[in-house]
Amino acid sequence: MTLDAVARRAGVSLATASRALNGTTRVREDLRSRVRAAADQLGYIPNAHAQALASASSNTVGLICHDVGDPYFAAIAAGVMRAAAAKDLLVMLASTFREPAREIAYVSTLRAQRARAILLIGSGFQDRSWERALAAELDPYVRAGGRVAVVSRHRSLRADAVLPENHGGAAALARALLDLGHREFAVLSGPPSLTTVADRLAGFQEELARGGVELPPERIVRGPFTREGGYAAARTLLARGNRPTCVFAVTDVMAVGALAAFREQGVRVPEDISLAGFDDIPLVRELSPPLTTVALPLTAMGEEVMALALREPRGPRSRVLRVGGEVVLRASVAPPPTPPAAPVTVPGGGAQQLSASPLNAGGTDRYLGAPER
Amino acid sequence: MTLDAVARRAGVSLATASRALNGTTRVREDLRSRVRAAADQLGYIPNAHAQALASASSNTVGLICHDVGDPYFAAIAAGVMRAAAAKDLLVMLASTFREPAREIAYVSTLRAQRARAILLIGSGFQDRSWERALAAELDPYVRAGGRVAVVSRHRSLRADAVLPENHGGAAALARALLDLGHREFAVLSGPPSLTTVADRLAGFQEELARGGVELPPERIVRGPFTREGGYAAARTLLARGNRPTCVFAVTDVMAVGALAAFREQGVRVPEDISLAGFDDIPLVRELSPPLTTVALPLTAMGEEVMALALREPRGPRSRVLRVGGEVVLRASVAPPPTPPAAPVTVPGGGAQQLSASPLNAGGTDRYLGAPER
DNA sequence: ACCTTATCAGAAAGCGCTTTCTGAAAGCGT
DNA sequence: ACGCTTTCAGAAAGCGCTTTCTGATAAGGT
Repeated sequence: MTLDAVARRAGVSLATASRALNGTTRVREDLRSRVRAAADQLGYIPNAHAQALASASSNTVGLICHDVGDPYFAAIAAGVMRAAAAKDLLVMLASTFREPAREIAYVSTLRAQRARAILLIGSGFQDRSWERALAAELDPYVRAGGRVAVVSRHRSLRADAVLPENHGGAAALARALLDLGHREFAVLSGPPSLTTVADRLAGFQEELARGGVELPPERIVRGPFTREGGYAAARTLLARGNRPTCVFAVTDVMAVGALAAFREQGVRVPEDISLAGFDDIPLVRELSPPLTTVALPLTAMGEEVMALALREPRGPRSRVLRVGGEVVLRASVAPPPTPPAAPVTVPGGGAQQLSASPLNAGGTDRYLGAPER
Repeated sequence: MTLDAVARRAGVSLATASRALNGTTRVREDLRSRVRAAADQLGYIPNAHAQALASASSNTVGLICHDVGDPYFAAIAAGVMRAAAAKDLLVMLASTFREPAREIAYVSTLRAQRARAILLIGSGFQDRSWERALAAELDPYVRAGGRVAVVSRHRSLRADAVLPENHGGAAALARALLDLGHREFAVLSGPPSLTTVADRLAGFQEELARGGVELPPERIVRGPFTREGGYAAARTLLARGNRPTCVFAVTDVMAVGALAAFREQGVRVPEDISLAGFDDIPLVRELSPPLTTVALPLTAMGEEVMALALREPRGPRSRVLRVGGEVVLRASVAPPPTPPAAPVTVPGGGAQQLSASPLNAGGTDRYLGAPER
């Protein structure tokens, strides 16, 4: 069914039919309803490709993330979907499976689709050459009027951005853990190629240093950003001996894997080791034990990034929205099994008195404000 | 940059440029490379809309689900994405937020986009009029050559389908729980409008009846398919008094909510009440306690539904792939606190001896085969 | 009554491609 | 050397719309 058929049936011209259906110009009411009726009877469905071609615009946006199956991305995607639905936009979803090359290929595909906006969700890559290649692909798109907005990714991409307080959040977490009395830390870290990893690790490490605590290299174990990555990293850590009293997994998903590894090895959390994550993805509150983490408003971030992308007029410079970074203390952390001889006071926050382990077994979360910076 | 510009730069005709880039026909090698070079230099990106319009075909598929943020859908979507990436298809994602009207509107949108296939993920609605409206929208699409494939939805839609063993899985679960000695059950059920709910509830209830156990209506509490729905349903159940010894939540997500409600009310799982779910979404294995559930291969289901949609040639009749339904016993279920006076043997399976509560605290899952049917 | 201005329908020109159709050139058999 | 087929490039006709441009008609001003 083409618009031409509808027009003929309604006894009007093609142009009038188009105008009647789209409401771009005034059309006499009787003609409009005749066109509507004809379209209904014929079950007319416009051809979006023809529309896009003729009008040189589309109602689609592209969403590129590393893995929709990951709860972190799923939660953000949900926010994007909600915002898109409100604006009558169709979302084209791309999953890169964490391969930079795929990411660039998808940008190209979305450019071909003439997407109104391209949303990049998830950490950028440390490798500058990938980021440069990505920027090169994005640049002509932006110059041609395309909008780009990102979550958790900034280097070398000048685009509107929603940025989690990775550095500050990790620092606040470190301070909270120091305040509990921990001195022996380990970090289950993600791929060194991701900026998010670098930021969280740096924030954590710097705050430890400020508290006079060192994080030896052998206490930093790397692994992919998955449950299995966390599991393997935790196993590696345990195998190395010289156990820390507190482990920070740079994402909740990794923390979940670590929790499984600990359970399997008979290491009790938090009695033997305290464990903390980052992101506050759904469900970690219900873990065994509930996971201490740094909360990010994931769904809201999705809505925000869509809003940034759609913002008119285009600002001269890119807008950055910083979010989250709030520490949520739950039962997975407790004071270390053997407290240090002398409690050390770290700058900026006195030693806090917290309930005995397991912390907050009752189920109520304790929130710590994000650091001012 | 248009193809025309590329052709001119390469000193060939428009037609030759098109053929050189798409490889549809033999083109002399020197011309082909000249065209390629010109395209590269100009940073040519084809216009997918023009391509789709001219060739009357596109490389997109539509994926309609109730909520990408829900781990159940996210896991299936991940499978779809993987399969789509392998076939070089772009996925347009639609989230209905569980409103039937939205679902129909999205089908219409995807038709306008000339999607190669439309994938519907998630339960259908009991309300026949919605299903009829949906079928009416889908029908001309299929007649026009579109492909439709579904997960978990069948009534009145003749389409290829991946169907979870809702009925059989719930029955197998019921039997396992009966075998543990439970006689007092409750079900946290979803919206009565969803077929998935009806199937799981029926399977569970029928198997209970076969074991001589009745499920009184006041022990069936309805709520939305969300964590909050499960939470509220569990609260309602507890408020009614006359506590069961075992609760079946028709989805894992609801079970998670129930778990939170129980914890909050000081009801211990599994010591006071056993709890089981359905789906085996990621993370429920790590809950406190790990959740007994009926496992579904979610990601594989996503890959399968895509494969069904792409299958050539179109079979004369729709193909149905039944999956899952395997009971996974974890620590959230245990024998009832006060065992019945006389152990009752249910047909088809003797009373099983299972370890004392909490069951499988060690962390190893026990799998029960799906029933033969 | 006449000219100007506003309103709205129709004709037609694309949007950027694919693909059929046409024709030139080359290869081959006899 | 001739006509045959085969190979491959170019011309041109759309694909189904939107949108400018044009023109007809009605309304309003003097």
